[in-house]
Amino acid sequence: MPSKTFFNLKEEKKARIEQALINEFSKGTFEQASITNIINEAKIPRGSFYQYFEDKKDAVKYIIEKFILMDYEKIYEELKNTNGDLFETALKIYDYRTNEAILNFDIGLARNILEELRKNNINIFEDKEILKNKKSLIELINKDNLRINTEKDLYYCIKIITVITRTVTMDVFSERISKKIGRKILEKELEIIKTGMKK
Amino acid sequence: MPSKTFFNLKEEKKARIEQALINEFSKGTFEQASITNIINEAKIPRGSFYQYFEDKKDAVKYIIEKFILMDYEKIYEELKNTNGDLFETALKIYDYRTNEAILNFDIGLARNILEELRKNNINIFEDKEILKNKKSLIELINKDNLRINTEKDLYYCIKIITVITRTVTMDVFSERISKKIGRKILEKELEIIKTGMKK
DNA sequence: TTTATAAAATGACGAGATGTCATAAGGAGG
DNA sequence: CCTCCTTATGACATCTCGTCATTTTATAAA
Repeated sequence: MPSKTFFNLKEEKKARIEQALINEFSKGTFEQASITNIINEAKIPRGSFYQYFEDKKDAVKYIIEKFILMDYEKIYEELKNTNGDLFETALKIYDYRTNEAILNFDIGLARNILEELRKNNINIFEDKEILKNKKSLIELINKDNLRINTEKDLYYCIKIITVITRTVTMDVFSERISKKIGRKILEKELEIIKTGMKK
Repeated sequence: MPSKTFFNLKEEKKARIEQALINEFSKGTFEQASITNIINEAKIPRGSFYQYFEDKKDAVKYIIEKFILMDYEKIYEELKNTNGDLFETALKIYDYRTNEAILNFDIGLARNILEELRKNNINIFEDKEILKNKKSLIELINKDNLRINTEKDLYYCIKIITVITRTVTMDVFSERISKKIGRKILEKELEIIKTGMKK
């Protein structure tokens, strides 16, 4: 977590640093991001960076958590909107990530964030660390008595849909496929797991 | 690809370098792997490394491709053994990766290899680059007239099963879950996508 | 055997990265 | 004006990677 000093900073300076982080982390992978570039762009001395953040990971995590929370809020909102339809929700989340989300976060950063989510197996349905004072989605689903449209074990269904949706989204972010193609693939895949593969 | 010079090396020296690569790439992520460590362990000068390999990526790719080919051969073998049963095959591949495969490749390397596969979206069912003179699995399935046990679009079925199986395997390799738990999860997930999620 | 040519080996070096630390500068309160 | 606590600062040690001019070894020719 960033230091108290960082949070005490004047808004303007804090914003400058955040923007520099976003820009640098959008350019490439986490490993490629250069602290030197960040401090140059933010116009802060090297020592200050290390007074604000433990290291690069700490800095980047600060940005990432914002995205994760946005994603989390969106998923829950969509689950309610669709009356607990996991498949509709997955498509809505795909649309959200590939359209709205990248209005707030550069596509490069969005890609790296999803990458980080996957790498650390951060599951927004259960991750306590990131969601701290939030409930897990399954807890919320139970609390709100949403009737999810499956008779199978909800935990595994969510796990499967999550990984499928994330994989397609990553393919789009990595520019291996277009947004349009990605959506078609996702629709197709969701249809298959909805009705089952077996003859 | 490694240089001609590398392939001309005496077996003993080549083996020493390969082992150093495997050891170093097993310790952490690709980015963490240090060329300095590799050349120290292999007891070759820095300049030689760069005479053999373009860069770290080139060196590591050389090792990775062996694993990919092993994996590929195994998948096709199992598809034939099970008479085209995608679900049985997925479980067999899981067993193979978590048992036999890591007899040949340290678990750390196996993890990084799978990671690399995913990151670059290397799909052994279609990747031409890696498989060069091999046919894609779908081509082989058609050639051998294997009757796959699904009525849905084979391409998407394979894609789904691949990503599910890989995800669970990665969780095991990353020691987030045990081999035993991983298998139970995979069984459960395969059962769900086999029969479908919908009521 | 000697010479000429090509292939391989070598490690010092430039450029650039991260993280540390001793010191300087601000600001609030007495 | 002095004191104490917080914040700012950039030079530095230490580690990378990738290059390259030079030396060594191997091969072929004379």
